Amino acid sequence: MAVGKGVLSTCNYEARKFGCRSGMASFVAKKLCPQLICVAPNFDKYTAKATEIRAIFAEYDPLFESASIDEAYLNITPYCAENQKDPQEAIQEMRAAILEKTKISVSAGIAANAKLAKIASNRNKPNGQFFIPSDRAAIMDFMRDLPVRKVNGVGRVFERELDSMGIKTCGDIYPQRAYLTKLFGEKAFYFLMQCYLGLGRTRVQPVENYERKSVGTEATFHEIGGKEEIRAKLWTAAQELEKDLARAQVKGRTLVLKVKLHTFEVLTRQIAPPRAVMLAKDLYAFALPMLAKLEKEIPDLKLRLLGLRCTHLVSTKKVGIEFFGAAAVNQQRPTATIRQGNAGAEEAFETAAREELQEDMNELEQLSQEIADLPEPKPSESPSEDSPASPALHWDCPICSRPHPADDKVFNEHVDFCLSKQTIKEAVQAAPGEALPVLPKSRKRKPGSTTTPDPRQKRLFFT
DNA sequence: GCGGATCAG
DNA sequence: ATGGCTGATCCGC
Repeated sequence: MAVGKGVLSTCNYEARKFGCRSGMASFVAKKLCPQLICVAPNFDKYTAKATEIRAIFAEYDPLFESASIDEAYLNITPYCAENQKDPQEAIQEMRAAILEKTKISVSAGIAANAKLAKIASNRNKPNGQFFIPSDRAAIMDFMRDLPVRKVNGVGRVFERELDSMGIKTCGDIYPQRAYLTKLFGEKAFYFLMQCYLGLGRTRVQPVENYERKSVGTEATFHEIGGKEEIRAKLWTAAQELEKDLARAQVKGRTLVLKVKLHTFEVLTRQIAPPRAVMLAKDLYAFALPMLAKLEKEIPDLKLRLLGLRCTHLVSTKKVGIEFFGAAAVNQQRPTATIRQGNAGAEEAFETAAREELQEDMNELEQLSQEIADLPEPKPSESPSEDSPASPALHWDCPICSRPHPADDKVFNEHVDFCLSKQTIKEAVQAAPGEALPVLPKSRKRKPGSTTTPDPRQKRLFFT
């Protein structure tokens, strides 16, 4: 399978130039800086600038991929070959061209795949670029010290979960590999292994024929409790959704009601109406029973958010002859020219890395089996490369029950972490209000393991 | 398929 | 109380 790959580049325009996305809520910024002037966003302007910039991208890779209004992936391998420029030169020149022609500064990352390019693009912003050589050792070096949070897909929660088992950087993943599937599932394991190895997708293509999977709307408001008041919000949402569905030219075969209670707990309920819906009155009519049921289940229902969403969409677009004609022409474009396989060192790296991943997975499968075969799943001994005679290498944290390196200092630090203010706050927050309507459930845990802690336990420790 | 939860932009 | 909204995806059941 020849995958045309090489150096990918991701570009982000500088948000500051757009006057928004400072990374801080404006009401917070205003508090910190009362004389701050907030400029209202103007998406038409941003779209116009994005169009100008994309025209320049196209000169470097006509098949570039727009990731969002201010981000794109380019495969610049062919450009570099044809123009005999090295990747860093090419991107330097492209950024200069964009700045000159559009007055927008952009940052870029240059690396062997999309995941790395994205990370690299954040490295020298604003108005900078960062290059990761397409060399196995260089990539492994880069990943080893990279905080997992820097990887797209690792958010606040996953970061904390990984941290609690001693994984802070991508390099920390490998020694803990034996636990990952059990704790986070197969997909997460595969994802984390790719993080450790610095692997990512190398395919870059236009996303023209993207099909939306859902259309929804939701609104936050001041806490309301009256039945009529809530129905009024439902009607508003239904009208809003009708408009959005019309714009998207779709109907929904399922309808999802979403509410946020005064406790901040979020609930969703869905039904499949007998036929696809799109009109506000139908949306309202089919959502109402779900709402009524919730009111029954939760006495004194008080809401701070209500939303409606349609999924399992069916198109209401009229399809004429000329539409099919145009679509067929469009479809030929990407497939015809995208593969310009360039075998060589980079591809060898890719192959080697994938082989290693496969080996690791084989090894892990064995280890998982061995762990599964134990009478009690207690990961207190490391099944990995450490000396077999040594005592327990991991202790289970009494708070979160997760394995942690058996080192006094490290372990104590972790327990402190588990007992941190935040944890206590969550616990006492849950305590004073009487029983929660619906108890939060665990996620990402394989069933059957009786020793896996219920997250509620965290609260029980304190109440 | 349903409902909860996380993540990104 | 370090946001709100939209859409996608994953997980356990």
